Amino acid sequence: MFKKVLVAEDIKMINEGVKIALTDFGIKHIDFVQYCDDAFLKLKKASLDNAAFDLLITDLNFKKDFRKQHLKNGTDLLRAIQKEDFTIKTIAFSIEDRTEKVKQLFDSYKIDAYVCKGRQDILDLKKAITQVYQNKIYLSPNVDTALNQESLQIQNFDLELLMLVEKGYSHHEISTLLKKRNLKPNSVSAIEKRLNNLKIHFKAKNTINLIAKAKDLGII
Amino acid sequence: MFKKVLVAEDIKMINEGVKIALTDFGIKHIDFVQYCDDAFLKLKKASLDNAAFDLLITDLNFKKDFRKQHLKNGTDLLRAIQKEDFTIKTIAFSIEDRTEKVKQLFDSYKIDAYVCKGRQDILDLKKAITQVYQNKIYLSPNVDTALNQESLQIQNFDLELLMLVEKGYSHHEISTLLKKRNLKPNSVSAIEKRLNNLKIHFKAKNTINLIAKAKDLGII
DNA sequence: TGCAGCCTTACGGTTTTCCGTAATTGGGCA
DNA sequence: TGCCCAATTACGGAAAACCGTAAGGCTGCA
Repeated sequence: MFKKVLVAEDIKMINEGVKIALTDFGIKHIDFVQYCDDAFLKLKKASLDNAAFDLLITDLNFKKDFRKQHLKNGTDLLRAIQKEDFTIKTIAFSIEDRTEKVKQLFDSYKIDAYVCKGRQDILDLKKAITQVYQNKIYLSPNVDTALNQESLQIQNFDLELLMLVEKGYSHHEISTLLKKRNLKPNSVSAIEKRLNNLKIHFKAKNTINLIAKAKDLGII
Repeated sequence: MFKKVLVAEDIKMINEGVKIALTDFGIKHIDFVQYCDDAFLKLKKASLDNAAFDLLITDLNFKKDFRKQHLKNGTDLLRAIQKEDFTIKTIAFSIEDRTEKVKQLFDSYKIDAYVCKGRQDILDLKKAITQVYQNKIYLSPNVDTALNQESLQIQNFDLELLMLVEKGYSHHEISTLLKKRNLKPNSVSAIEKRLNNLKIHFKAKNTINLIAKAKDLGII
């Protein structure tokens, strides 16, 4: 069974529940953090010390407070982890039950399991841990259709683009920003084409409607 | 201290945390329910049996599932309780931290405390229980301005407008729609002027950013 | 090497949005 | 009635978004 587990979750109450699930497996080394930046630093440090964590259980939504955070939510954390090339297994654990979002996490961030907070969550989390330990993936029953449903593969580029559009940048500004970051494609044309495809996919009337739908679906 | 407490909360994990907080007070009679309809029935029955509960701790958001519910969320439950004239004390316990909503609960449903799920929630819930037992009200620190603060006035027209824009209608289409409904103002100019004011108010870069912010704030 | 196919970029015309200015309307009031 | 003020509407030029077409560039393959 997993030896060293990190739990990133800002709700104290829920940490109590997670503790119960983990100790039932006899896992003794459990670290709890309430901020994503702390989570990342702990993982990084453990890795450098040759004492890496072998499982991360992370919430997706974290409350903002006075502590300014670089990684603002679980998605940011998972993205950062992927860039680092840790060998750690990851379980996302959230109230979120929109399948688009769940699919995105598996596709883009290679999570190993998705557990939905809810009436069965302690049981689900235990199942997830068991499966992930056997190198399988796991999804809570209420979102288990997420991976079957065929949908346009939403690339990281698309997400990046949608987030820039959401922030109010013009196509031209976005093009400039992408060039600065050496990301391709970065022409205004390419941006418009991608946005068009996304509009078709989400059946959006215009860009405003596209952003609204993307937010409703939780993909940005 | 309270003798008989009912907890309405659908997330199993959180129930574990609440259990910890309550047993620390030596409260022995704690009932847990995962649906609002069940909560109401339990309260009703206990009252008729002359063994009423003296405290309710309820979440606001409950997940929908196959069980069809009459009371769909905590707000519905609190409303139902108020109509019944129970003498029970009530603590709302939610992830929600928008002061507008919190204020509404105190004003309309006469709750005794509002506790925010988060980094301090076990401590906060304990404080709330202590205060409420002494017939005081309590709010978690991060929403304690809810009752003082006058919230800004956003007209119904503005909401209507934002929702039409969100749906992807052009200014011209919105103008036509408003005319059909005999709502004024309805000119393209007026629409643009209102949107401009909203953009200034919400510090939005453009209309897309405005809609994104309005959605983030939960006003549409 | 040469070609096909796909992705990316460039460009121009049309539509929509943006924004300032000016005209019009309607209500309150002497 | 006549005037003022504020809200609403109209309009026009500039900017941005939208959309189709065409050119450029890269990769795989014969």
